[in-house]
Amino acid sequence: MKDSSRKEFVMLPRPTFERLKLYHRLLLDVKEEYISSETMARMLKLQPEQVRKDLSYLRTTGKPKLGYRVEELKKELDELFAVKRETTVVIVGAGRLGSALANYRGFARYGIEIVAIFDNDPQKIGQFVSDLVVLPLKDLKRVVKRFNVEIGVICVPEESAQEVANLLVACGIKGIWNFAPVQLEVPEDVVVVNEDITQSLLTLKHLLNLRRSKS
Amino acid sequence: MKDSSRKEFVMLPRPTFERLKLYHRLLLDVKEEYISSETMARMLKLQPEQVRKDLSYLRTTGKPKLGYRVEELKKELDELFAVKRETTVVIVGAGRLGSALANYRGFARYGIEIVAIFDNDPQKIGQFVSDLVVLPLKDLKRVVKRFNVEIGVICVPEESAQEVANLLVACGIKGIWNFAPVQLEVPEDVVVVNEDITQSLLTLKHLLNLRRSKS
DNA sequence: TAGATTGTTAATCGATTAACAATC
DNA sequence: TAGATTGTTAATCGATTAACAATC
Repeated sequence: MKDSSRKEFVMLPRPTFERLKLYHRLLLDVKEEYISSETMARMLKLQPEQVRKDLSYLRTTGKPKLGYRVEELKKELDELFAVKRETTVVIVGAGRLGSALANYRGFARYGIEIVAIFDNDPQKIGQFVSDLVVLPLKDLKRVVKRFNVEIGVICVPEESAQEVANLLVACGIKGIWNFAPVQLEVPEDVVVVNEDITQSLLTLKHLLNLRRSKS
Repeated sequence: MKDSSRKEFVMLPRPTFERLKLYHRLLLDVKEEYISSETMARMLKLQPEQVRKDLSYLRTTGKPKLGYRVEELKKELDELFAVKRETTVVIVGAGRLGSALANYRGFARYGIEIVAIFDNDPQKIGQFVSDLVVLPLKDLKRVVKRFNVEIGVICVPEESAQEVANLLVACGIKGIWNFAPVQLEVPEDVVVVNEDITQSLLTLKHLLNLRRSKS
């Protein structure tokens, strides 16, 4: 007997996972009731077979002649990415990047609530960033416990990033979103996702360079 | 006869290219004269064989017992990513993100010079952001021609991103760095690199979710 | 019904890993 | 020299693509 709930335990191939994120974003803007693999493929410059294969890892199935039900697909992807699950985060570093993130309205849509922002510059402590007061790092532990914080966002300069990571780990945080261009060392039960814009700069410069040498 | 300069024309596998960016960043902090594949692998959680295979696509070779000459490797990677080649860019969107980028000091190291920042909010036009005056979008074409701008950075809300992309393309820009969470439609000779933080947010939430259900 | 589109199996392609000779 | 480490070939593994039957 096939048990479709089993699918939740099937390991997703990494490339498939990456594309599921793209489908998730794409569907946000889709107004139709159904969407075909063909259409999705065209929008993302993929092969329709690829799209169908990827979606076959999910419980949602398509209807011949119609495609996939957009709402159903959205819902399952929201679940996969735990979008509806409220997660509290703190930002460390109240510089321009930290402030930009604290002000970013798009997080709410992903079930992210920013509960505090920290810095250790006395000039910044006490200042308002969005509707949060900048707190000194010594308050970190207390805030993490109090609000059950799961994610720490590192927005400090390269040099202090590892130190901040250690602090976050010591407070019991299990997820780190790292905006500093360094490879952090953390215990293996801590999840780190790097957001390093210098990396995509390298891609951009390389691609432009290729393009130039072709013409 | 083997001609090592041929290597420049060997197509790099995509995964290799991605890792070369990681090696590039890692080497910035290395003080030693030589580094072994073993060491690099440990720092990036890869296999040493993988590192050697990747580096075998480059002209730089290692020395048995010593490893790879750090300076030589750095230099070749700098070339690959065109780091030393000065590239002028404009930022479109003088909101928090655009301002944060305009103020970011790290770009200089990658041969990036920001020459102007644009917005069409009359409130913002004329204001200073870093050492740049915010200009109206109607000046875009003139500035692009005048400074030979190669890259446009899109820091506007989702709704206007495509419109701005069209404008940039119309001005003759060939590289777009897109911070808006949308898939842009551009002619195929234009290079787009997406920097979509909502995508890594999905990864982070998914990984935390997995971690939770395991325990 | 005919035609469009899904979903799966098999074939192909490409990347990683293992093994090991070369070499400093 | 002995030992460490590279660099390459071959074996394995995994992902993509092709083909096509199933089905609405």
